[in-house]
Amino acid sequence: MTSGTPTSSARAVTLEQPTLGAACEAIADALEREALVTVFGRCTVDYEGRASSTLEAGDRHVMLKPDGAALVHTDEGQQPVNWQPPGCTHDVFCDRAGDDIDANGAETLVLESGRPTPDERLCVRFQDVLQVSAFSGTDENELTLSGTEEDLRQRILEEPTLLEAGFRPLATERETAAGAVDIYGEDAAGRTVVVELKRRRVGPDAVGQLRRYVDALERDLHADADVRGILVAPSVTDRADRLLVDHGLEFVSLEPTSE
Amino acid sequence: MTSGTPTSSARAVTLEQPTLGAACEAIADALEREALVTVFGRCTVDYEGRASSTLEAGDRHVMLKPDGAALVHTDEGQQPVNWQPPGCTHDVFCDRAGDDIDANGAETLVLESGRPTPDERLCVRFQDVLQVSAFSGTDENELTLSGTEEDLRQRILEEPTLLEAGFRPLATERETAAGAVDIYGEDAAGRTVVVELKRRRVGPDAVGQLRRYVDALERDLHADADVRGILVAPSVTDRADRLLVDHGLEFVSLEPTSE
DNA sequence: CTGTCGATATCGTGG
DNA sequence: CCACGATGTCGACAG
Repeated sequence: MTSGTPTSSARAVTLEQPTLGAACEAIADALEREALVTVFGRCTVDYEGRASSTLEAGDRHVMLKPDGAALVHTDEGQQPVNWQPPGCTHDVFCDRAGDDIDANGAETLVLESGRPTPDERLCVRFQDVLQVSAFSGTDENELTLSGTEEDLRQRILEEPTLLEAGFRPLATERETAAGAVDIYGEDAAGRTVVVELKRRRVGPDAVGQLRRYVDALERDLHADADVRGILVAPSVTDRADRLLVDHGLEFVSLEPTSE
Repeated sequence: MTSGTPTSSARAVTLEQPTLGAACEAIADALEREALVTVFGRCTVDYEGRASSTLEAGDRHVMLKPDGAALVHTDEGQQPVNWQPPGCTHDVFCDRAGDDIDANGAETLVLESGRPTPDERLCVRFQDVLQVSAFSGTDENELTLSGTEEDLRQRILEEPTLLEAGFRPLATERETAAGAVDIYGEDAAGRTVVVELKRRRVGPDAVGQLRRYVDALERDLHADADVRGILVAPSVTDRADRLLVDHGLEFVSLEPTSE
């Protein structure tokens, strides 16, 4: 073997236009080996659980992950049309659905994925399978992400004057009766300051959240306490701005990263 | 041809262990034909846009949809580790990245997907491709879903007594300064009632939302107006329940469907 | 485009 | 398990 591209232990096994029986066998084997399985073909999809849904026949791409997740994708949209979260149990079998009017006695390949709590189940029934694949590989590395709310918090803690001159952070995630406050501190005059951080432009919900924290702290610290509430985000919507004014809250424009 | 399974116009074309050049050609051709493309292999992933992220080499499954969506899946999780929304432009090319320390002069296959507003771009760089597939098919049917907030609304409109005896709905989506109210009506005593619907157990946010509607309506209808606010959901959390009591709001337990 | 809100939201963290 | 809040949330719909 010549040196060059490092050899990966990853494998991909593919069946093209398999019979339903061959597809069933291959999928069962791949699930057993904890491979990631994909199936493309014409299918119907039914879901019953937190809600319920049905989807008539169409050509779709199904992915079964070894952690129990299931995804049904059409040729459109970022989101799967149907899915099942991780932790589910996958099952595959061939079924001669004589009773099923739609199937009309023809054999079908059935993928089922379900879990007990909450009780929910996804059933994908293939009339026709064009491809089955089984993938195995390794993925040791984690995603590193920046531009998050956590980055915004670090930015303020490292340079509190970004919020305002004289601001002193005293705690993060300080608990109140209404939940944990992002940053808790004092201003130059010694008044208590509650800071709510948002990584992007915010609407009314964020103002409501800040208001609950301020109210809770004014109670915790006794009635005469004067607590300032500051919302920190790149920008606010008009409605949110009006709510801020109505409730005597403040806004500071700041982004998660300096550029 | 014997009768039996109806013939589908769907097609699936697969390359196993292609050279990077062959993979590139096949992907370019498939994108041209507006097929759904999947690529499995060892790759790094970089994203720059609303935030930014990097992901070191690992074995992953990439899907490029003809509507411009891109998805990068690992063997775990329901959500893609990286993605691009519909409306993006996909591009593929082979690159001898001599400057790139990681690539170490070896040839790589690059998938890029981006859009101008917001300006963001995803770059998947394959060291090794184990499989390339191109899928085409049709999916005319839409998902039918039940157990939604809309179902809960219908349930109450058809049988207002589920909310309380004497309740009369007057409008849905009634506009207020704080946004549109789910159901607007009157109780047996002629008092204005604002109803906020949630299809599942709710926390503090929903109470805040209801409160904003009640406040807005009390202003709209002049100061002495007595407006009742009723939250309708299967159940509420403790904290939300306390907020309801604090703000003089009410709760009715109801699910989106009767069973 | 922006604003607003629902979602089978998902996901992580903490109790 | 439940609760709470962040998310590159995504989507749909209205203005």
